[in-house]
Amino acid sequence: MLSKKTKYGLKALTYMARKESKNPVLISEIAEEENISKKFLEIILLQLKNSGFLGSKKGKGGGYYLIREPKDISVAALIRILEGPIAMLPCVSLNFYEKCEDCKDEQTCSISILMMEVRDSTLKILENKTLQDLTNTTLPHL
Amino acid sequence: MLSKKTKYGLKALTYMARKESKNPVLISEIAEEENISKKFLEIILLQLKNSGFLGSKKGKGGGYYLIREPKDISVAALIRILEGPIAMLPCVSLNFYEKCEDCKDEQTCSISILMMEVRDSTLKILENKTLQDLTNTTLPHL
DNA sequence: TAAAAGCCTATAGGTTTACTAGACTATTAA
DNA sequence: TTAATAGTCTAGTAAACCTATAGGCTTTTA
Repeated sequence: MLSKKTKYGLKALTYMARKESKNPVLISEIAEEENISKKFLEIILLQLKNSGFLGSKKGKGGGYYLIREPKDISVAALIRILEGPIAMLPCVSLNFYEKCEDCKDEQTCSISILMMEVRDSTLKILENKTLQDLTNTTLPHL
Repeated sequence: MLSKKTKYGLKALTYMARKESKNPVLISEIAEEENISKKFLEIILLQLKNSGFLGSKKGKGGGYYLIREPKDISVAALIRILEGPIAMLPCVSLNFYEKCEDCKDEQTCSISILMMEVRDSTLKILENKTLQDLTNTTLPHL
């Protein structure tokens, strides 16, 4: 399951991507529109800024803005920043791999082989879906 | 990510399914062979028993045994018992649905639509994979 | 009847989640 | 120049969840 942090992050970015203008968007505006605790959203947007997805402007007329084009930001990348691994087990994670301590042989562990299959099918979707796609209300079926 | 509980549960059941005979298997045997804390495994196997997957026999010569045929137990069913929802968001879970509190309209929420897609592709794999399949060291590619 | 083996209750440290409070700093419009 | 605005940083926290561990109880069978 995704944490609320990740869900809120995706919602906030989608909200920003939907805006026509590139003017900075207020945290408080996003928080209100998307029903997210403002203080919690602060933490999330700050993390996205430190990860290179958002820029910010302080003072009056300030706010957060997208640095990259929505079509160049995959949902998988966002989930990895906000949530961490996408795989169901650390021993099959591509970006957050950890050795399986109890396993005798990871190469022949049928569970990890299965979880690789799940990982690949999930990634196939999430790597190819961008923030641009999320701005549309209805998604085209593959 | 799957919890260790789920991973251990799958490992233990796979171990049992691999046994030729239908004689009860000792918790301590599974714990030792699969490198799982015995006390933790007790809790897990008890839960699987209460869910109707395992039977048990007390006393000398006792242990746990599979009630159903390995080919009739899907991995998805086991994960739902041990872990809970398979979907990435409560609002797209088939078996553990919860309303999205912050969402204005779940029907047109692009994030939930995306997560439905992920859910379906994951379920396609997990529903069709059984304990029988896990007893093989190498899985056939779809 | 004693050993074996599962069953039950309780506990406990650690981590994560989902926030909240409050002060600080930078920016800009008036 | 200053007041208002808006992001930034530090801290803390209650509750839930995870991953066990301890110890005694009950049932069964050799």
